[in-house]
Amino acid sequence: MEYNFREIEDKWQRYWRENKSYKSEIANDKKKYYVLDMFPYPSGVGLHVGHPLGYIASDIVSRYKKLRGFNVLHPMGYDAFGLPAEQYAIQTGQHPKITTEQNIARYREQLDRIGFCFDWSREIRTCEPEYYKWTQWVFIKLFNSWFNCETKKAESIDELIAVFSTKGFNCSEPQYLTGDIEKAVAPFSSDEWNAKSEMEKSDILLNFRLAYLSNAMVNWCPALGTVLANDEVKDGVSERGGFPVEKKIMKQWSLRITAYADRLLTDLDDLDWPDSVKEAQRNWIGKSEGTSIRFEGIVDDFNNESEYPLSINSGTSRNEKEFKDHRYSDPKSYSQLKSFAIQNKKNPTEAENALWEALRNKNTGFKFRRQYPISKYIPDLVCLDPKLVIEVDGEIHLSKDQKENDANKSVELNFYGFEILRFSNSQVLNDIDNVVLIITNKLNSLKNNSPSPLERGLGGEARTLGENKITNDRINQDSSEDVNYRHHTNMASPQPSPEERELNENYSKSNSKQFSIEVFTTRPDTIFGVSFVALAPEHELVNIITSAEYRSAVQEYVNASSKKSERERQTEVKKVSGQFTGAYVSHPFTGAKIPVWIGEYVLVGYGTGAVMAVPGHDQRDYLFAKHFNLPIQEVVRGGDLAHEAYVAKEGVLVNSDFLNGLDVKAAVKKAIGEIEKRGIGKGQVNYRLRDAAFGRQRYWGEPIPIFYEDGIPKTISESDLPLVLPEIDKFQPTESGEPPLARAEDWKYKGKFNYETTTMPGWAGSSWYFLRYMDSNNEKEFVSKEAVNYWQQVDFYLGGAEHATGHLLYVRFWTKFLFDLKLIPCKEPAKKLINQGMIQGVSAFVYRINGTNNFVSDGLKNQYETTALHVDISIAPNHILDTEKFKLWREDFKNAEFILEGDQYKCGAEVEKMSKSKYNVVNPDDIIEEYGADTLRLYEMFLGPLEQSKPWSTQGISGVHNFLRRAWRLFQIENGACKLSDETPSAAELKVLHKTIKKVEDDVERFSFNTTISAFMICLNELSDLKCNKRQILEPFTILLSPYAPHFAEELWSLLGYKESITKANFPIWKEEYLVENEFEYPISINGKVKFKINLSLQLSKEEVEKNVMSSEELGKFMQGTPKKIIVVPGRIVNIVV
RNA sequence: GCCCGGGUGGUGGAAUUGGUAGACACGCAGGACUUAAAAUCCUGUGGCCUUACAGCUGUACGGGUUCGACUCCCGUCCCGGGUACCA
Repeated sequence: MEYNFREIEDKWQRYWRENKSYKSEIANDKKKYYVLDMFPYPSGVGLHVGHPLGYIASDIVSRYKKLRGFNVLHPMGYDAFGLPAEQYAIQTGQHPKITTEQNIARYREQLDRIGFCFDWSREIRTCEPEYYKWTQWVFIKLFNSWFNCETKKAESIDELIAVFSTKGFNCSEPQYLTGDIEKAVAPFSSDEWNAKSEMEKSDILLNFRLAYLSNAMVNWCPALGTVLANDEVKDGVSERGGFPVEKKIMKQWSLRITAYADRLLTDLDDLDWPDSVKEAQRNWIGKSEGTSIRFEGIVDDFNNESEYPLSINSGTSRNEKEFKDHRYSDPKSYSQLKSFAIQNKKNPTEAENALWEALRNKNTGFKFRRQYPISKYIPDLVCLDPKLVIEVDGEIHLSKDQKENDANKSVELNFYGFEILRFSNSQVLNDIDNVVLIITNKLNSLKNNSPSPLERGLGGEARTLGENKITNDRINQDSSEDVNYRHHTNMASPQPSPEERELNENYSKSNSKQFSIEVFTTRPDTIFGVSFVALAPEHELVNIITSAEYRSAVQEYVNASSKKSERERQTEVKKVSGQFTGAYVSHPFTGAKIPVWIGEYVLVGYGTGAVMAVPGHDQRDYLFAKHFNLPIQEVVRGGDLAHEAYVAKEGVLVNSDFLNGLDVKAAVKKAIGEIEKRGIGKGQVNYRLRDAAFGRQRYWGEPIPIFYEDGIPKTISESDLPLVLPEIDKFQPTESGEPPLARAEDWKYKGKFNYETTTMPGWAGSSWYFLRYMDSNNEKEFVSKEAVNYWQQVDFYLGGAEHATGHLLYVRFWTKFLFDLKLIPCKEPAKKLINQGMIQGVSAFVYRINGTNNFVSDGLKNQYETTALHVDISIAPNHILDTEKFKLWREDFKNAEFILEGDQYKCGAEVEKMSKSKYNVVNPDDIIEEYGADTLRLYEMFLGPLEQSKPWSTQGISGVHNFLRRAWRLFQIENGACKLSDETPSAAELKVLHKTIKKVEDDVERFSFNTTISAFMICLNELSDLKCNKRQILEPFTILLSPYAPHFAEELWSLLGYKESITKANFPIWKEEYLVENEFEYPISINGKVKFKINLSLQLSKEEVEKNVMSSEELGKFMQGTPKKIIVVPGRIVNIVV
């Protein structure tokens, strides 16, 4: 009977399904083993041959562990929230849920055909409320926790509140010792805390919560209409879709992963994960230990007060500069204008005042200024970004003269890029809501049409923040009218208000140049080599310290750098640019005058946004100094400063006062000591890791379980979970630019409070899913104590290397958090991790001669001007094009003509990622159709080491298919039974079997599946040579094979007479006694080169072996005389040195 | 640039601790069976030289350590992945 894979595979797949063969349950008397695959995002394309690679490997491990008596958990599910389904919904209107379900159905069908032993009763889908209820639940836990820096653990926020209300807060206490708290929250006493408003308390607590809302610099992707996490951005474009990404300040939900930076780093050491992943995470966390050092500004360089403040607006339009020039071009008229403005502001009309108040309170998301001079006009209200002037007119505007005047004004304001909206007094007073709506809509449409303005934050000032209602609410509170403008109002104002007086003080403070710059350095030892201090262009001090002389140059530089997109900045890396500010600081030890520069190479987001530049020992500082001709001082001996900086952390200090003669290590220590002693800085640790943006302006994700009461974010009650994604009619953002969820109008908590309208990012659901599988149908808990205590953590986790710094960092973070809350017993999600390699596709190309419909074969293409086009690999088997099929393939190729090579059209070939658009996708279904699932499984494993990437090719698939057919024949099947001998096997047969058992066991334990398949083939070859037909040999062989070719093995097992599934069998045990060799054919080498071989007993001692070799006949052929030395390695080799 | 992998026949790859390089498979060549083909089976297959025996050479390249190196060390080149002015 022939091997009929179709029949066999159908039969057993049905059997496994009907008997629930792979259902797993807690069994306290059995050891557990948890095998997890990274679950797939069900895309519309379906599975290609690359997907199953990892699943096959993990399936083999699962089945093997089952045979070894382990209670195996091997679940599967779907990461079902995501952008593609939503993009499809936007284009077609089809609900993402439907798309997702269809895709899942197809995935399931394909997965089932490969014969996996997944326990489908535990299936999860991250997009289902039963699942995301618990994702939301974890979010609430994060919101209600803070990170205690002393215990290094997450703790309840209620405990913190209790401390605040009894002891107050002081940032120098050890539990708060983290970089940012100090700057964000001022110390307060318990009385002060208790006196604070609810809003103030909420604001303060947000600085502690692990899930928090803050103004953050985010990666904004306009094309996707959403923010992205750092790991979702590659080279300045979105990872999905490749759309440009820009930096933007936004009110944004974030998770405080940085609190866990140190634990995420140190716990890596104990993980059995690939070095590359661990290394990538180390770099991503980017810990650097160093020192902060304060440089005091030099006051004696005081220049006259600069006439105009530096505008903090970074312009983007071509009118901007003209606007500025014009605005200030005539000081005389300017001061006149100014005094008008001040008077107007002091005496606003009733309507002006009403509109001003309404705009401030209505969360428009835009910032307005009152009585702001532009050119020679003072409009009532101005929004600078986007540019809009709002005029509230009294009746006087109805006169003819005034109409003309208004027209002129419009022309001029338009020139400066402003649009104008006019309202009458009565309109404003009677229908204020409508007026505000008109203004908001106008601003939104202006904003969406204009090239996206770059909104770099400067000195913490927040402007024109996004579409989020809450955001604006909160921003309007801390953003006031134009600060710079008010400096001037003060000059003309006879009696400044208290508010104005305060601003005035700030202003004069900045002009007296009492400032200090704090830098962060990992090389405090090189402090005597400092030749300048460099600030990031966005550094808050830039505005304050720049001297009048350099003001315009600095302004220009700051503007130029703020205009650059993230991408431009990245591509310009290594180009030296910078600008002197005119300011100086003094060296903390020598008192030397050190110039302060600004340079793009200094990043505002890292450290303090300022560096002490030591050109002798930092390559970037070196290039900067060379370019601007600044001094380069050697302070560590060892390099050649004529050519490059000496950056190595070894050598002896020179030119360094009290550090002279020390080596770098000692000098670092001493310098830190001295710095701390003088109170000018302290040891500090910085991380590159940023907090993770957690809100997406998207529909197809978990709703964030937050509502707003009086603008204060609060979590919904746990008993109200899940917060179900509301149905909406369209999936686009709203007309005013809010996230799609804002379309759900009746969607309110307790019928009155607005919900948060952003949703969670794609990685939320995958950050804890390994726990849910342990108890996926539990309605009461995210996972029961019993389940999690039994299954603990993943023993073997398999997935793509692309998740190294995204998913794998987030899942570790959530695991540690849940561990801190004592909800789970393990602090890491997975003990062992392996990355499977990618299977690439081999694309085929045809070459169209430009401007014609003629196609030239690969070898002749250089004779023409051609364009390469992807062609579907199914119509070009072995890269020979089927020209008739090609003509039918696409309408425009109907009349194609071909220039052949010989009588064939040869296609070009290239290895690329497997993708639908490249027409190089190989579908596993086709392989299964032709060869069967077992052949596919064996072949994918036989292709090479699991971790290695390789192009798909079916060359060689016949090898493994043949193996199965030959193995089948060995079992001598006739009339539905194996005709095997019950005789006792020979020693040779036993040796073959036990050698194979040992090899298969060793290999699977080290995840080397390709060599296991070879071992099977060798075993089969040897058994065939021995003409073995012994049941005692072939039964264990079947068990060995069953994890790899399960259908095949099940069928043979039943033909051997067993009624139970082979999965219930025991893995055979190899016995040393069958493997012992008596003789070994020693290779005899002379000077390391093997010359001949001698058969000798393995029982012989070294000396006896040597004697045997030396007396052998053959030796004479290769050497004469006495050898210098003889090395005998028993059981290995003999080497003779002559 | 830096960090982590990797480079072995015509091809995929093997060599687990420094001990016979090229297992296993594909492909190719020759043969058996067959009227023929398919299927199956057998033999050969790194390169050079040779009728053969043998010999020489050979794991990206150059050097080193060692009785012995694909394996360890130093330098160079190339490929893949990560990261990107992180002070």
